[in-house]
Amino acid sequence: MKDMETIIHHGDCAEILHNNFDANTFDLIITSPPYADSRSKTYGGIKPDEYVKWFLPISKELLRVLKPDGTFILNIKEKAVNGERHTYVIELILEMKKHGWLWTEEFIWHKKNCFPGKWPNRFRDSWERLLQFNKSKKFNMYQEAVMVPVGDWADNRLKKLSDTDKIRDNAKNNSGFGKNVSNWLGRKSVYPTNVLHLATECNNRKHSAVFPKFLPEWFIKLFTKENDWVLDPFLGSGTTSEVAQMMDRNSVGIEILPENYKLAKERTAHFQNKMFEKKAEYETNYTARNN
Amino acid sequence: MKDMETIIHHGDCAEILHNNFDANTFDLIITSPPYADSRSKTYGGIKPDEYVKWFLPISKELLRVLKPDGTFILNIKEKAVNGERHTYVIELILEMKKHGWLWTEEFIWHKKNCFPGKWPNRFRDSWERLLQFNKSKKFNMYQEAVMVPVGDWADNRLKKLSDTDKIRDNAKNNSGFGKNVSNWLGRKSVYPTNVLHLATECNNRKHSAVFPKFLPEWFIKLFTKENDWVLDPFLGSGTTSEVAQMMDRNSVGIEILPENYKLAKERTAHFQNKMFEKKAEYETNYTARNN
DNA sequence: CTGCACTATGAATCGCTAA
DNA sequence: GTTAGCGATTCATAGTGCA
Repeated sequence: MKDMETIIHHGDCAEILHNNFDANTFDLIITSPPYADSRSKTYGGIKPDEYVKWFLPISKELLRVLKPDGTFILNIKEKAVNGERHTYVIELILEMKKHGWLWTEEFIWHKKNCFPGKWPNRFRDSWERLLQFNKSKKFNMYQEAVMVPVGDWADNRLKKLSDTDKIRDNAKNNSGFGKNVSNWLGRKSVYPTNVLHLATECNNRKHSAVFPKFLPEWFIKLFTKENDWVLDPFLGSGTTSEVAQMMDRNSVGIEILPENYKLAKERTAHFQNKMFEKKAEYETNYTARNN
Repeated sequence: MKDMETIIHHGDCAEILHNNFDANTFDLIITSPPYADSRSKTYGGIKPDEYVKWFLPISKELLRVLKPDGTFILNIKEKAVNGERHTYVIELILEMKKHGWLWTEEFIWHKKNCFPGKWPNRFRDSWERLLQFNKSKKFNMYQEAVMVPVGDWADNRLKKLSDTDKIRDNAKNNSGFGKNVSNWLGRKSVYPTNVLHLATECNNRKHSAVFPKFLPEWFIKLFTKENDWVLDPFLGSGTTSEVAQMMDRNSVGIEILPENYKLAKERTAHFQNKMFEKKAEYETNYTARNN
């Protein structure tokens, strides 16, 4: 067993980070903060107009505790208010840049089974933003860890295997370092794009996991290696911590709501007992392709 | 033959709109302006830092000529500059709001065949923004015109049909110019979402159609009815005008580059002669599904 | 007319070199 | 010091040509 930690804190994330964590601690911060006007019982219902003001002090702490070569992934989407898309998300990007963050990329999470509904003036919203922020232009990125099987057109290609293709395949294999995930399927694999196709998890009964396991899993693979440190300052029911634990990453999760805190503690306790069972579960479930 | 107009102007769009068109003329404005730093020979290569300043006067004219219940669809995407995503697009949204536009929605165009490439710090960019702006909260939207068949049912059904039927059905499903799509589909169709999946058209020979026909087609169906007026102030090679003509909408296209202007004129001339031929072409070609 | 093989080509981005 | 230009990289799609 590795000397790995899974720490869950209970309380306000800005406060806890300020009091308990040194600068340059985390390799990856990934979180899905409460959206404006939602989860009102949990966070006092931040109003859209006040969202930026509310989030900025937190983002400042996050900037401090992130390592210089680390990455911050922010899952967020603006609400429709009064028939318009509210601007708090894009305002937040501009403000965070003023505070020193680099806005490196915007991934799209395409929610294949988005919430049903019909409105006279808009269609169902089936995507969310995954904003990537960094502290410096040089950050760690392990692209080989998230390669995906190539499209169907490759099947035809593999049959003949021209000389050019052979050369190119060899070159690709040589360049890859560490574990070659692509060998799972024995197929050629390619790098993904910045659009993630992914169904939301229809969870059992109460705790609707709006944050499917695939998301932290994918970004943890992409931006960290084993024994790195992962932070989720709005842990919710503990998804990020559980996934980090499973992937042999150290992690810190912070959650303010007592019920969620309790749940997260339970999900990450007694890891040894559940490990084999859960790992098996993972390997069969996460075959979703990103194309 | 209906009394329908397809007008192509040659010149600067802000100028031409100012001098030639009344306020509240158009039901739909849809365009894909030159992106920052691209098409430098054509448009002088607007620098990212100057993009907002360049576009605002144009957006002011567009606001004027749009009908109160009309819609403006802006296809745009920010560049990566110095390892960061540039902020000119989100700044533009904020500025346009200050000038009176409502930012109603943001559609995602997922480009299935995006440009290849590999970089140490980012993946391939496979999406673009389709920003929806309006003048008022009450705008025309004909949602039934863009309904899509339900996945499994449609797939199974299509397999059993003869080839002739397939072609006919595909045409009905996907383009359906002047046909009652919902009739045939009955209750087996659903409303789309705000994510459009669509490949760019691999163009034959010369004129690059970065703006695939499906895009204007879809939004023209969604936001206009027959005999309405459509404007594309950056017409390019004439895609929007051709599609509008095909769909029995009046249209105005403005293009500054002489070669493109000429091309657009040719594509929309002698409509009667080409009509049947082109309609047939449409019905077999546009089988792309949006799901 | 169908099916398969083959090929050209994209609103790209980074990093280096030259001026 | 800054900027402008060019090569290398890479993959899904549609069109063409041929059996």
